[in-house]
Amino acid sequence: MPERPTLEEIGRIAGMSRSTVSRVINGGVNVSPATKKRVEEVVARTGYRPHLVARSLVSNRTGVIGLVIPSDLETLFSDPYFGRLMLGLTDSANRMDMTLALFLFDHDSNENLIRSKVVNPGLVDGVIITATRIETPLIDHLQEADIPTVVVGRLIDGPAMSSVDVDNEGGARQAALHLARLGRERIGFIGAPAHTSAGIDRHRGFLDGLKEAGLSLEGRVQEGTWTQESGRIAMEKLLGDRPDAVFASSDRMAVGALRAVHDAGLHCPNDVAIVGFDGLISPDQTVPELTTVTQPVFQVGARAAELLNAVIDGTVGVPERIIYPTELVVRQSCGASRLEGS
Amino acid sequence: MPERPTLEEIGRIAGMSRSTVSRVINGGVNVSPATKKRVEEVVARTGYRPHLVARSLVSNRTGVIGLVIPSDLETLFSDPYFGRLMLGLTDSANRMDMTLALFLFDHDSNENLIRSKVVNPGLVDGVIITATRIETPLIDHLQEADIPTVVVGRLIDGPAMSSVDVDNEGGARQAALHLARLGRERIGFIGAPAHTSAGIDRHRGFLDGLKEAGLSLEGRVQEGTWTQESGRIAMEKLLGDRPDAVFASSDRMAVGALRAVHDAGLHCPNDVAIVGFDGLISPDQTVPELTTVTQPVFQVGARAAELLNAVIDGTVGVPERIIYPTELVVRQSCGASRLEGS
DNA sequence: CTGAAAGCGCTAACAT
DNA sequence: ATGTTAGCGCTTTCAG
Repeated sequence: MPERPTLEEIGRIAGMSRSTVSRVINGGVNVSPATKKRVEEVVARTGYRPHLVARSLVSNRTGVIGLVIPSDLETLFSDPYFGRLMLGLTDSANRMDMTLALFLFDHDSNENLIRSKVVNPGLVDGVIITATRIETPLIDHLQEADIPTVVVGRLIDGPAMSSVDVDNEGGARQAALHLARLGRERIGFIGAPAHTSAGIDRHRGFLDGLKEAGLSLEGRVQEGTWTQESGRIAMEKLLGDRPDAVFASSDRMAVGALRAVHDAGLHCPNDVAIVGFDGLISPDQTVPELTTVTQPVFQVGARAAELLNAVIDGTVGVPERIIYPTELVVRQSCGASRLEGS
Repeated sequence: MPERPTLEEIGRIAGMSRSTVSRVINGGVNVSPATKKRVEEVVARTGYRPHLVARSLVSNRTGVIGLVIPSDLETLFSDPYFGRLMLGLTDSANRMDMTLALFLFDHDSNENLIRSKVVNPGLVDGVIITATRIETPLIDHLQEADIPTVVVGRLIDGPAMSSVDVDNEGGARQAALHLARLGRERIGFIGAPAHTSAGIDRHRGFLDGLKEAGLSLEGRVQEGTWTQESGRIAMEKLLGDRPDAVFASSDRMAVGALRAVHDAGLHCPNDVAIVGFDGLISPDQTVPELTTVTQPVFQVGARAAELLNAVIDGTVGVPERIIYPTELVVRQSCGASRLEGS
């Protein structure tokens, strides 16, 4: 097996010092075209590649960003959300020539282990952490260790940090207004976990919209756990109150709600309209097609990586907060038979 | 912000050379209990953590393993498979104190970029690559660069490499035998892409089982793309041949098939029985509950990471091939109303 | 049991 | 424009 050549050797072969070779590798400023060409030739011939670790040692940059997801691992990937997020992240990371390291852990798992890896300087240049749950200790450690961090979502409390989020509140508000405009009056709500920022914000937004329309929930409230099954159960309970419309804080829960409606012998949207949130499942997955509030998850991921890069570079000093718009996509489950403005 | 202490400083504070401190950090052999204690105290007080990059430079180990998934990114995470795999990988990686780096790319994406990152020595100690598609160039490069590699699945052709796989063939064979035993005679097949090892092996296994039962496909064959929609379309075509049972090479395609059966006004399992493969969707997601061949994806991931570690350590010299069993789980969609042996 | 010294491969002043 | 030198923080002989 061919031993990997070092800068020194390339220099020897090309008949010059390693510094010159280094200059060529790194942009080739202050080098004569002749030597530059010579070096490039040798590099090509030998298949030389810079040793990233050695480079990191002096540059203090590894080119690795960590993605930290504190979550219930069992259900993590049953939600298409994280997949889309990762896609956006890797896409962006690739473009910036960075690589993504994955740190998944649930509450129980040895947090020290993760911490030692994530916080331990040297491995990652920065961290993107999802606000799926409030891991204050980890956040604090990141802050203490002065590790560039970007939050996807929003820290409910805790230090100010740069973040990328979507307009959960606005989206949920739209949903409420839409339902009200369609003449629904006994509207119910299936919430996402209240320990997540998305859960809180969607709840607040929906209440706001309702109030704006002169309506209120009157106790028609349930909390789910993002899963389809939890949505079904929540809807079952809600059905006792004879709602004519229900907003579920995620599409998966909405699908469960759809199921409950069907199982109860009722019809959606005739008996009860349903609106979801996320826009990550394709319309033809459900009958009727689901009206939902879409959020640009891929873009959030991509932007988070870019923002983190800026934080690492020091381009962004003070915490910056980026919010992507959400959009109500009207399909069949809300019972809007004709076209509707948002 | 507190500057990170180095070994040298710890030594200075503790009143000894950095070598001694280093010894304590790395297991503490050949050090007097007294100094060991002294060092540990200073380390605890200062919050010293070894600089991973510096350590890597001399140890030639980064503790990072790469997960390479060449796939159609749009549909990547719509399949629960990869999520489960990652969970197994990270679980195992955490246990071995390694971290997982993610390299996703579809065919079009700049392969050079990935290659430069994956193959470029120094960043990753080894690579786990999924055989979702045959990326011969990448495989060759890995081989050339002498990078420890473990394949999840099986290389259809290409060099011999350590791999972890499941018994796709055996599982599909079981499915065929089961269907035959239930008295089904006009059996159809929905295949997974023929450029994947799972697609090929499940096909072969199913044919074997059929032959063993004295049956054959007689042209009742379609190929899907793993997706639900492709399964639905495949089933629609198959329905023209009036099959009384169909095996779909993945659960998602089976769900699509279920849908097609329903849309055609037929009943599953009365008119046509359906068996899937994967066992990754929960039974209550479909009506009727899906009979399927389950594979232990989490374990595959976990084992792959362990195997890779062994390859990196040199414990495993010659390519090792590990195969996990699959298991037929009988539920409703195959029409076995009473308990059945496998 | 401990310290001194060398060096991993690279970059970045500082000379020339 | 190019070479020389000095580290980055750590591990690891090699002496003592």
